[in-house]
Amino acid sequence: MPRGPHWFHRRIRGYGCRLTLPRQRILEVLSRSSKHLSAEEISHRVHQVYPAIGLTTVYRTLEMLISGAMVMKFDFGDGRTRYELIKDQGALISHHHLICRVCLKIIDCAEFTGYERGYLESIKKKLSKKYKFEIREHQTRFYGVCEKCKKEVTDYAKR
Amino acid sequence: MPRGPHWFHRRIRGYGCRLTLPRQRILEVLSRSSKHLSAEEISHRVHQVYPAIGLTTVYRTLEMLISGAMVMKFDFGDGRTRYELIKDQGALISHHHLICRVCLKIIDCAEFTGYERGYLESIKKKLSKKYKFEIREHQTRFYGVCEKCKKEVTDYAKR
DNA sequence: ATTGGTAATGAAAACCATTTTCAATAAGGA
DNA sequence: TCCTTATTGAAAATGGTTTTCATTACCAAT
Ligand SMILES: [Mn+2]
Ligand SMILES: [Mn+2]
Ligand SMILES: [Zn+2]
Ligand SMILES: [Zn+2]
Repeated sequence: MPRGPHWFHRRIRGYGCRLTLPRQRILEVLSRSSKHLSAEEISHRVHQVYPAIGLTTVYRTLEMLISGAMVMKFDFGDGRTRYELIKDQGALISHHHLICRVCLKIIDCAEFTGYERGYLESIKKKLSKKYKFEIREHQTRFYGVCEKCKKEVTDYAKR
Repeated sequence: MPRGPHWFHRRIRGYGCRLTLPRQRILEVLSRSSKHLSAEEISHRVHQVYPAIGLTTVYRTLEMLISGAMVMKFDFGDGRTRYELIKDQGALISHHHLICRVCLKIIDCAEFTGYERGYLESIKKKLSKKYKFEIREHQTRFYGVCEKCKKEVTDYAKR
């Protein structure tokens, strides 16, 4: 997969879509920003460099990027959908998160792919056979309490 | 955990909540129905035996049951939140789904808990240490194509 | 370069699941 | 039975996302 600057240009054209200014700006924001942005956050950031952008266009562009497997969509339960640029193919196949129940912070964790592989292949094989279900991707969510929130609870208990 | 009929009565009272008719009816629907119902589906089913029920009450009751760890809430991306009664404690700690990308059907899979345990304990320990994150529960989603939809695609290709 | 067909855009309105408001009701301790 | 107050249901509000539609601007063909 080509990873140079503006690698997504040819990608978009390859899907038969037009390479417009709004789309370029949105992709730039996605590739530069921290992860798991909402449509409104993306719109706000793009607005600083391209004020004419409409929130509608952000939503539409994101859907196009999703159908082109360039962006993933998540709902972590805070009332807004969140989006993340796919940096490498592996992230599309397996993508995992730590989610803090207190502050709703999301931590990406991609590291355990090595050990994971054997385990998951076995599980997938088992499930595929049992349910005759063709598994394409998977993601695990670990819910709990992040370091900061744990500390705050401790501090509170001390008073 | 007590599992007799109406085991949830004492459970609700135990949380200092009143045991009302709407709440009993909602719990009966949840315990009898198929899984992953939306608020509206629950409201509709309760309505058949208790017509006065309001959708608002369904939402409020579900939130109460969630805070009492009797119900789990999921968002599979079809525009409505889905709810499921927790039948056993294990389901709360680890809960897994097969999700069809074509028809959005959800299949519960709880079976691989035995093998899973060793793998996941190791992963959890690793992640907890690395991110100083206290993991309470986890859930895995396997996305793909279900048996029925696979068949339909094949049939379509044959024509 | 210029042109023309049409995909893409943005403002406004519509949509719709969920939440809030508030007066009426009923659970359950005294 | 009485009384306090948690709970309820209808209606209205909320807010993220989608639809509508007239305008704009890609870009392939000229
Ligand atoms: Mn992520
Ligand atoms: Mn389930
Ligand atoms: Zn936190
Ligand atoms: Zn299917």
